[in-house]
Amino acid sequence: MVAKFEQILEGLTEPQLEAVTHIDGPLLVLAGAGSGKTRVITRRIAYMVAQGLPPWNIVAVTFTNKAAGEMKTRTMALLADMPGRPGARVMVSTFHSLCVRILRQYGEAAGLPPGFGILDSADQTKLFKQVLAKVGLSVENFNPNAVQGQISRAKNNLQDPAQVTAKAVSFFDKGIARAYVCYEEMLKAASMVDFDDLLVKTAVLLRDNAEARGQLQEKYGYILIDEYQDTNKAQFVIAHMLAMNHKNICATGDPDQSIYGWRGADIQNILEFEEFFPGAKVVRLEQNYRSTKVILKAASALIENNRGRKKKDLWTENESGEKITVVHARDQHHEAQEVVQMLQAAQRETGLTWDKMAVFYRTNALSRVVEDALMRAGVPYQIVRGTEFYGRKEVKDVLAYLKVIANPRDAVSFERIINVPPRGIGESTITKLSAFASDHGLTWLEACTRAREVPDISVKVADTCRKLAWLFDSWRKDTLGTETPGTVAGQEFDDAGIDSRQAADPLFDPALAQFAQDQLVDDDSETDDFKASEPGSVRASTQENSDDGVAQQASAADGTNVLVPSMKIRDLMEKVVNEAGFRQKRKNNSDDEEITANVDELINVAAEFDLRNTGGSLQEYLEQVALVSDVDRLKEGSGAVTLMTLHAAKGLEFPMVVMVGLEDGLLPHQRAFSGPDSRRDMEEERRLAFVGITRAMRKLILTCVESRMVRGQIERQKPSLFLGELPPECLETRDLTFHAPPAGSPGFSDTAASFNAPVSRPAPSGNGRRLHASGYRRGLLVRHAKFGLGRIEEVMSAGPNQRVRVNFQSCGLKTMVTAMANLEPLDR
DNA sequence: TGGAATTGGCTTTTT
DNA sequence: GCCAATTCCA
Repeated sequence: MVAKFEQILEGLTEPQLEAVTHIDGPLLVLAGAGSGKTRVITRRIAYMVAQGLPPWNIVAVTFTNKAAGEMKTRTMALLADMPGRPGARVMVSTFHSLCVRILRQYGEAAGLPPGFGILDSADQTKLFKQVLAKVGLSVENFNPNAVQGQISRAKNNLQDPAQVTAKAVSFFDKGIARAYVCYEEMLKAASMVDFDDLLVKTAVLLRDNAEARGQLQEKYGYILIDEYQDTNKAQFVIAHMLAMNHKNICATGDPDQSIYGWRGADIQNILEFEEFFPGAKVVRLEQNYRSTKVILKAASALIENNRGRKKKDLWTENESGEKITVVHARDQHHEAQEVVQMLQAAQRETGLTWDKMAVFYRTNALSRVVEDALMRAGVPYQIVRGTEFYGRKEVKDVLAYLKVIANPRDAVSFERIINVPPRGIGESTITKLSAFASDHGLTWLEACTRAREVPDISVKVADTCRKLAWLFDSWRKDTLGTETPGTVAGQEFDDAGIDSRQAADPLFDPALAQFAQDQLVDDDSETDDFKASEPGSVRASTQENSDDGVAQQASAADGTNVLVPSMKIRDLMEKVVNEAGFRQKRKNNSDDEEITANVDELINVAAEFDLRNTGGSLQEYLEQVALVSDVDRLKEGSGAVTLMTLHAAKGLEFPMVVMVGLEDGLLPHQRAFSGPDSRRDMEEERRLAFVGITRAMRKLILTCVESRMVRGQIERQKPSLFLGELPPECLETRDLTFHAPPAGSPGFSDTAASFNAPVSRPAPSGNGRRLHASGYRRGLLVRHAKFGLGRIEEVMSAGPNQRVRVNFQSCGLKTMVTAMANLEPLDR
């Protein structure tokens, strides 16, 4: 065991050692950029376990799944020699997944329905539109984004609708308050929570429920929170409630890297840690192991312009290194071309591989031009962006089916797919069904089942609705693990189908259903704890009673809390895709192939989930999908240049970094000049630039342009004021603007760029097709985690959505999206 | 009812 | 300039 300690503590510097060995009582690690923070965290956890602390009492919280995964792997590696591999029992998760875990366990105490779903941001936007319409706020006066932001801020500050309503004075605030009330009602009716709720409901639970708090304090006896500078009020409350008794809390972070203030993160949480936890030990890690002296000097000089910051002296023993290159280009095309050439030069001359290089930008919109240039030059790249795969329409559609299966109240998802693929349920039908459903207090599915009772719906359309509802019922049975004797899924629909289904359903009371159908009596609300809380409901007063017995009945009838899968997610998905009609050929078959490929890939990813997660429930699958972030999908050693926003870059490092668009209005962003709190915003922009610069290990390139196309308009740009804050002796400037013709004249940018470009476009290869930038090519032998060995038959497209057709030994031809499939090339 | 064509809004950043 | 949503047309 002594040897174990030595190994864990080996090679640590004095301050690192202090942090690692401080176990009991509050600890704040102020870790400068590149100071070995992850190293400290993983060693500290390993040290705690090696000392004999029960690993299941230790929880480490990070912001992304990727960081969590990395931390877990590294911790486990450190504890690999210990018997029983205790590292596997340490909980390392994101704030959001930790909260989901707590809320699933304490759902009832937190006032959540069993089997609640998680609303993603696209669905949230959709719901907000409905809210504004319902509450009667005109989009002219109330910008949906602004309203959404206000409500999110209120939530994260733990203010409920009643508090916001009470405080609202102005017309605008009152509107917001009404929207908040309505939004919460709609969420509740749909059994959904949004991202904010995950944190907020957990915070409130811990604050108000002594029993739950006590149990959780005991369970999470040692907590560690990374990136503490980016925590908001709700996260702060969670941390404090968990730690208030045992005080075994370790917070790590760097105030200079706080970049989420706009999202409610409060930098005071880390700045005032010592006041909240008197006697806290504070360790400062100031030696940088990542960057050259030049890069570090520039970063420090920049950040010193921020007032109201704790002074910190970053230093390094690394070499001085090359100067930072600042490139002035004419326009965005020129800029992109120069970037590509510099990347190519680095690859050629210093042998740096593509995956050691990254391009950062302030807004996603800036990526396109760079992407284009890389693709034309045949340089492989991977782009970190959200709407890439899970944002695709067909992917969202299939997932919406699964969401309704898991949670039949999910109106947002159901409305999304009621006529997808097209089945002849038009807008008028939807309106009628919706009215019928709300009149009778039914879910969409129930309304569909009873579509024949809805006035003015033809028998034909009604039966289409009933068929859809029947399909869902059959899928839900698959999910629940109950067999449906006498009916085969997918068979021709008829009345007998519904009857036998109902008869076979052990949770279904035929007598009650018959009664309901005959009398059109609103019986369902009695078994429905949610409807009971609707305003104006006479049952509101009985809600307390319904919380235990009746509510459980209702949820059991829903099936929402008993999602024990009898079927693998992959198989369920396949079934849904087939039976819902996703496989049917559409008319314009140009998109058809792509859509099919995406659906196939979604199924592949589900198969991987099944593999990793044997017996994983549908709910768990949907949770995991809801909580993946962009960075999580980033791969190292992919052999590709990485493109991402500055925000996404936090926590990463690359030997060579290019930051594009260093212009006033972009970085710092326009908002920092014109917003209501511009000084605060400007400092956050500066921290963002600081984060970008400190990602670079050896070579940093900053670019700006003279004129740039912004929203279709050519704008004249000024170099970022941040450039002026960097020490001139660290910089080497390349001005490539020459005597450009006056900017602003129409057509200038395109012609100039293509005319002046030192032409590095590669000659089209052989058959005149583009090069396949990713390195995947026909005939390449690859390995897939699930399907094993295969050979690429065809490369179908290039770019981030690239698809390849692979012939696998195990199962034949499959089409997959390379960005998702994680194929391992086996040839050189 | 469904597909094509036109309009309009948009741009920070994201778990 | 791009994308989504709305409107228009068959």
